[in-house]
Amino acid sequence: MPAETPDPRVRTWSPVCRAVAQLLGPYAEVVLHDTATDRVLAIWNPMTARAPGDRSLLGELDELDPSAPDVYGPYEKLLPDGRRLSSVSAVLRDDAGRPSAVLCVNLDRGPLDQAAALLTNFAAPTAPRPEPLFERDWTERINDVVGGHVRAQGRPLERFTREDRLAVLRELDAAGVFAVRRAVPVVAVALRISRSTAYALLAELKHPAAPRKN
Amino acid sequence: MPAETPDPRVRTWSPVCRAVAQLLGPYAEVVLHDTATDRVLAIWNPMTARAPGDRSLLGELDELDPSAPDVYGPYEKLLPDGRRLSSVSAVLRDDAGRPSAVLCVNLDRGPLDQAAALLTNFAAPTAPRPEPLFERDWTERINDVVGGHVRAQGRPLERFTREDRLAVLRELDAAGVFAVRRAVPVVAVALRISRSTAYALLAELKHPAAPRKN
DNA sequence: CCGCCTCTGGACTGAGTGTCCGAGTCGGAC
DNA sequence: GTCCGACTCGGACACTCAGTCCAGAGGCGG
Repeated sequence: MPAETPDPRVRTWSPVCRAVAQLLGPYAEVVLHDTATDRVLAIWNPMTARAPGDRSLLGELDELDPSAPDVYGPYEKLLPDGRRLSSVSAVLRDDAGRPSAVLCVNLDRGPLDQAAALLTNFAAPTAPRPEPLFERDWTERINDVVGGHVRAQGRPLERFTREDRLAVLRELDAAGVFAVRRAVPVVAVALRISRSTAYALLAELKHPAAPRKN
Repeated sequence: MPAETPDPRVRTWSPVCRAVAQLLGPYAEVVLHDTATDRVLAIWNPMTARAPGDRSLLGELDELDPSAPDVYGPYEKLLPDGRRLSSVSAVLRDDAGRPSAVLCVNLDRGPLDQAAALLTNFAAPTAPRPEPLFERDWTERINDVVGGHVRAQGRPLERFTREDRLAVLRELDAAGVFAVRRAVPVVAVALRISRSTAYALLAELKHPAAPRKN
């Protein structure tokens, strides 16, 4: 993973590159090439010793030809150590539509005895989910959360500040409560605020840029 | 492959999407989501019936938080027909650095798992689903329940009888799924029936006295 | 071919969601 | 006390969504 690369193209494309590199685990390398200088812009999961700044040596795809396709491959590549790769390349264009970089994904097809390990590796971990979501007695969870804040603040509901209420709503939202039908009015009642205010606060949660609307 | 999409984001990202879709062959689908409207912008190699314009249902990867990572996953997803997917998501940003879209790559692990099992040559009745323990979001619960019935009936979804579907809906209802907003259409799609039919069957669940309404 | 049954897409209505605004409240500054 | 800014409130509104209903399109056994 490149450290500090001020090149805007790297900034633009790196999320995709990282995503692909991550999906394919340790068996694929993702390379961003600078077409103009024919050098490596950035590289993820390098399988070879290449580093940013090295020559790209991708003379074959003539991205000069405007009629040429944007996506090449998959084609086979060979590594000095004998490993076989499946590769695809894509011509990436800037807003003006001119080629600005070339993306190459090199997937190690690997010897068969490695295949099992490779494949089972895909079956791995299943990292934590972005969201837990879904609760059956969401009504109780509301009371639970609200009650917790009342106790934590040592204030009765009527004396809650705007920030207190925001905090409660933030927590309820994180708990996925608002994915449930008719939840907002219920929450409003529980918080002893009007439906309007509830929506106003929720809007502020989502767009902190515009704190004041009302 | 989308036909005429004037959206500039699709133009920008489609080469990468096509490259990835092509690399991973028929077993991966690539989806571009519009974060603002929570809808599908474009899709390559669709494994589900989704099309541009459909709701994305990606539960708020909070693109508000600047400290949030740009790349999520790989995490596990379930399809109604029981296939298991490895997925990664990447937040794509415009030149100003603001999130403009989300890229999801969904890789069908089935063939890979199969190959792995074959290669390792060990029986292992395919690991009887490690987790009824975790609380997953309702979308997956739907797929989970539907997939379970498919396996139990030994019939593909298209050959389900009215009673089969009623049973699925009964179970989903008992699980409280229909308390979630917009859940019915999602269930209908998962069950491969129309929205109308879904409601008709649900009505029958609630009023068995009036079996025929339609 | 003919009922019988079920599913389907479309139309339609009411319910629920989210936004906006004018008006009222509160507390602090003057 | 009066003014003012920050906040909340209820009501109005537009829009999406939830359910219902129906006419028509099959599937299927007689």
